Formats: sequence, C-alpha cells, structure tokens
Amino acid sequence: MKKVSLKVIAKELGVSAATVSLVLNGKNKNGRVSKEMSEKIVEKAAELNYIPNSLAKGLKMGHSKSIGLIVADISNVFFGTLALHIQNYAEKEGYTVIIGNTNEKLEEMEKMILFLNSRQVDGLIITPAEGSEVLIESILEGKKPLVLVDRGFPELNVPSVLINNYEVCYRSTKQLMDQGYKNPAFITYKQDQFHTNERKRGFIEAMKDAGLSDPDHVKGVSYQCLEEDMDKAISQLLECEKKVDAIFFATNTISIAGVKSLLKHGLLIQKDIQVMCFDETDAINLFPFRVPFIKQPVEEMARKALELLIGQIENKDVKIHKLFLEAELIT
Amino acid sequence: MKKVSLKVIAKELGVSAATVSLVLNGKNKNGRVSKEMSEKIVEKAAELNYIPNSLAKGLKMGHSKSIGLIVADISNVFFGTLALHIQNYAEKEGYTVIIGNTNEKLEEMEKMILFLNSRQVDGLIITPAEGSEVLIESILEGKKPLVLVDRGFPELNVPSVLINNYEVCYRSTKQLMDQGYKNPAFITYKQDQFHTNERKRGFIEAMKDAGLSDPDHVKGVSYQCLEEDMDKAISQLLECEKKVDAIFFATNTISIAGVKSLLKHGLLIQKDIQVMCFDETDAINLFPFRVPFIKQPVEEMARKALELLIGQIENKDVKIHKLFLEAELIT
DNA sequence: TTGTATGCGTTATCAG
DNA sequence: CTGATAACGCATACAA
Repeated sequence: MKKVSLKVIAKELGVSAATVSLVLNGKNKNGRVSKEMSEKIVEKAAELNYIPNSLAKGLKMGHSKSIGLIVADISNVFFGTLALHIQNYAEKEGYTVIIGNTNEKLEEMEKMILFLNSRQVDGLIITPAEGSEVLIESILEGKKPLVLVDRGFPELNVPSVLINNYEVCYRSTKQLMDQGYKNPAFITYKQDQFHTNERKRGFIEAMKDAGLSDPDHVKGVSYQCLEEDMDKAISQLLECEKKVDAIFFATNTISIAGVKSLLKHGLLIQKDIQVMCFDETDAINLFPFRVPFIKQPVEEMARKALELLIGQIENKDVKIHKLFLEAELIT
Repeated sequence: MKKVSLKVIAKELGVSAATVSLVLNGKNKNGRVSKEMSEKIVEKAAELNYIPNSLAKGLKMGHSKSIGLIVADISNVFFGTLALHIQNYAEKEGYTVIIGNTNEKLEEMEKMILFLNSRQVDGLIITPAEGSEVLIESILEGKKPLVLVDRGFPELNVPSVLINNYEVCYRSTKQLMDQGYKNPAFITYKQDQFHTNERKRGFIEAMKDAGLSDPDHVKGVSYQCLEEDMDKAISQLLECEKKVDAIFFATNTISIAGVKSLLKHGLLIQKDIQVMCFDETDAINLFPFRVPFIKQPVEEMARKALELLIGQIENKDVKIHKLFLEAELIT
C-alpha cells in the first residue's frame, strides 16, 4: 500500500502530473483539459484512493490551511466547548485546528506559539495567560494573524472577542442585592488579568453604588491550590463581622470549588447562603432549585473569533477591532 | 518581516544551506563543521529568529511528527481530560496532536480520518463510533499506525487501550446489593457498542448471580434526546412493580442527566434512591455525602495509548495487543 | 571542513 | 488542449 501521489496517477494514465493537478482541483475552467481525460483522471484517483498531501500543498502555497488554538486547559468545559465550536466552524471553512494548552503558564504559552509557528499555522486564536502582553506584541510584530478570545489586553490593539464582564457582573450583583442579599461577597482568582479584574470591578462598583462597599468581602484564591485557598477564603468570610449572605464566584472552576467548600462547611445553598456563578456548569443544575448564573455566548464567541481570524488571513485589509459580546444573567 | 529559511542564514554567512542544516540539527558529530562556523550559524539563527518549517521537513522526511486524535466530543470532560494528557505526553515525544470530533457519527468519523490522512499524520488514536468496524479495518489495511482507546472491537485485532468494564460493573453492582439495595436498575445508551454492552453485562450477571434478574430494570436512552429519554426511563422505573431503590448510570453524561431527572422527579438522592455513576464528575462531588462512582485511569490510558502508537510509528515490529487497565470503584 | 545535487508532492508559468 | 519545468524549504548522499 505505497503512497499514491499525483505522479502515479499521471503515469498510469500517460499524462503529466500538472494535468492531473488541474483536474483534481477543478481548475480546468476554459475547457483546459478534455472531458474524457478529466473523467479518466477522476476515476483513476478514486480507484487508487488518492489523498492529496497537504504538507506538499502547504509548502508550495505558502499556507497550511490550519490555525492554532491556544487555551489554558482543554479539559476545562468552557475551553472544551469553545474548542468544539471553533473546530466546527473551521472545518466548514476548510481549516484544521491544532489545540495547545498553556496551563496558565507563560513559558508554556511561548513554547506553544513557537511550536505552532513551526507547523506553519496561518493564524492563532489565543486565550492569553497572565502577563503575556509582551509575547502577544511579538506575535503582532511577526504579522501573523491573531485573535484573542475570552481575555484581552486593553492597552494592546489586537483583534479580540470578549464579553461585557463589567456590566454583567454589575447587574448581577445589583440583582443579588435587590433580592435582599445585603452582604454579598466575591471570590476570584488571585491574579491580575483584565477579564477577571473587570468582573471584580463590576461587583465592587455595584456595592459602592448601594453604599455597601466592604473590601473584606472580596477574596482571591490561587489557581494552583484552589481547594485549599477556597476553604480558607470561605472560613474567613463566615467569620466576618457582617455576616455574608451570598457569594459571587468569578469563574466556573471557582464556582465548583466554592460550592463544594460551602457544603463542606455545612452550609445549605440558598437556605443558609445564596450563590451566583459565572458560567453554567452541570453541577449547578443538580440542585433542586435554580441557582443564578451568568451565561457566556460561547458558540458566538467561537464564530466571531474565527471570522475575525479568517478575515485577516484571507483579505489583508480587515479593520482590526475588538468585539464585545453580551453575557446574560440567567435566574 | 519575511520568512527566514535555512537559505537566508546560509547566504548571510556565505555558506551553503546544507552546512546550516547540519549544524542546526546537531548532526555534525565527527567535527563535520568547524567550531567557529557552528557557533556563527547558531548565533545567526537565533538573531534572525529562525523557525524551521515543519511542512518542508515533513515532506522531505516522509513523516509529519503529528498524530490525529479522534474523539466523540471534545467538550465532554472525559475526552477533554484524555486529550489533555495525550497532548502532554505527545509533546514530550515531539509530536503534535490534531483533535477531531465525530459527534458519534460514522460519516463524520470517516471525514475526519480522510482529513487527518491528508494532513499526513503519522498515526491515529481513535475512540471509534458505533458501527465503525469496517472503517477501522480499512485504516488497518492502509498500514497506518492506529490505537483504539476507551472502546474496542473484540473481533478486530487492533492495538487498543481499554478498561475492565465488565468486572468493575459486576463488582459495583454486587456491592450495591451487599449494601442492601435489592432492586437496582441500570441505564445506558440505546446503542450497540462493546464497552457499554460490557458494562450492562456486568450489571446483569451480578443480578443473575444474586437471583435478582429483572429485564425491566435495564433501560436504554438515546444520545440525541438524552434528557427526554431519561425522564421517560426514570418514570418507568418508578412505576415498576418491584420498587427500584438504586440506579447505576453507565456513563458520565448519563449520570448527570440521570441525577438531574431524579431531582426533577422529586427524589432525594441516597434518601429515596441510591445512585452509582460511571466516571467522576464535578456534579457528584457537590452532594453533601459521597456518591459511589467508578474511576477510570484516564491519564494512564492516555500514556499507554501513546506508547502503543509511537511504538508502531517508530519501530516496525511491535507486538500488536490490547491492554486492559483497571477502573476502580470509589465509595 | 564544506558545497552541490537531488527529490519529497504540489502548483504556476510558460511553451508547445 | 497538454507537457515540461521550476520552485516551495529541507535533509542527505556524494563530491570536492
């Protein structure tokens, strides 16, 4: 079962490889190749089970028809879903997606970018790790098409697909208070990323506007020892002067760890304490009552990101811009 | 910022591309290239930010150093985790992973295989869809290295990494009964796949051996309308003559849908009814008590699958065999 | 110690 | 209507 290339088809039929290439790519518009020969070629290709070699094609054409997707962790449902949709849309456009994980580490992100570049990806979709501004700028300098998703850098002029983190968190916090929870707390990652900062800001501003601001009610946990930090944070919140009556979790992983910890502390959700989650998780749906959560338009994010990227790849003169999609509060 | 290839490094330094290639690949063992020139080349390469073109390399070498991973749905945590680990190990071995989704559809699986082959992947790791025996056989004929994971075909001689589905389900069912649940039910997908069949068989045999067999207590739900089917199945189980006191869910997605439906029916887990889940899910951990579940050794599955695959790719004479890893019951 | 030539599978160009 | 040829970037056998 040796490799069957254009050449072997050509030889079998006594024509040149060029002719075969033309036919098999549908480029014989002007009656370039005779009908009979065309048919013969197509037949033969099918018979020999010809599969075009994209490496050769990519080398020749200068593009690989593939894009790199760099996320923090593909086993996280949010990124998994994002990846799924990006792949689906990419396939429709004839692009392959190569996925890479960063584990939120800068060095791994850098390694992945190098790796994907050597694979000649035509563009990159990235959820950038903390502190990766410089890295992102270096990609920009390299003129490689790039789109940021989920997280962006306000000071950088990069095409990005983001959501209205501030607004939705402001509104959600406000609603919590409107429902009578006067001492909500907020738990986020102990990191300096714009998207989580914005979420936190939404919470804090809403609190301020209600005259309820309390810095002790905002806690940070680390990505690495999530469970442990969470237990500590919640213990602290429970010992606060003003008794916390609701907790707003800033991401899906935090939500899960948070709820787990609350239960460990012997608290009954929505009876002893209310919660508000970012992202829908299977877990949330398992309560015998509705837990309010913020739903991101993942599929649309995927679609828009791909649109922006392919726009850059295929036309040269696309307006670079940031897109803000609306996440909505589901109660 | 034009492309920098071996040639431009060579030109800058006034040597030939061949020399540069040698040095940059560490193939100048026998003092092939002078030390000074070596250093100059390495320096220049760094300065110009040279990134080797894997397309060209792959074309030349006849292998792409990439493998294809075909799963049912990358947004499913089980597959996401599998993918994560496979990628981690693959990266260590210098391989890229390209992920494809089948959505459990035969045609999509076929399309993905074609697609990945045209990308010249050196091998394939697949969780095959229902009824894909013929497809798998055709890959085998093509002599392309292949490993099946999670699901296998007993009648096909393909390297596979599987788990002891029958045994673990037998034991789990037995334990359920030992704990006093005398009327357990089993809910699985309405499909004919060996791995889920084995799980079902484990349940049924354990029941038989306890003299408790009851065909009405085994239900099938469809992948497409999971929620709806689940509600129906559970309603039926509740109306059974012999009151069902425990339910064994055959996969993680089924577990979640199942628990959700139980709650919808107003039942309290572990009070009104006990459950047993396949796979750990975040959801399970949210109950204020422990739910027994079966834990698959995902990371080891990933590692073994890659070992088996790379063995085939790099040596020619690896013994083809199936590996059965142990899943364990966590109570 | 280094350079030259060749070919991997493709497509574009130009010459029949 | 069709074929020969060159080139994409790289690695290797062979020549110098």
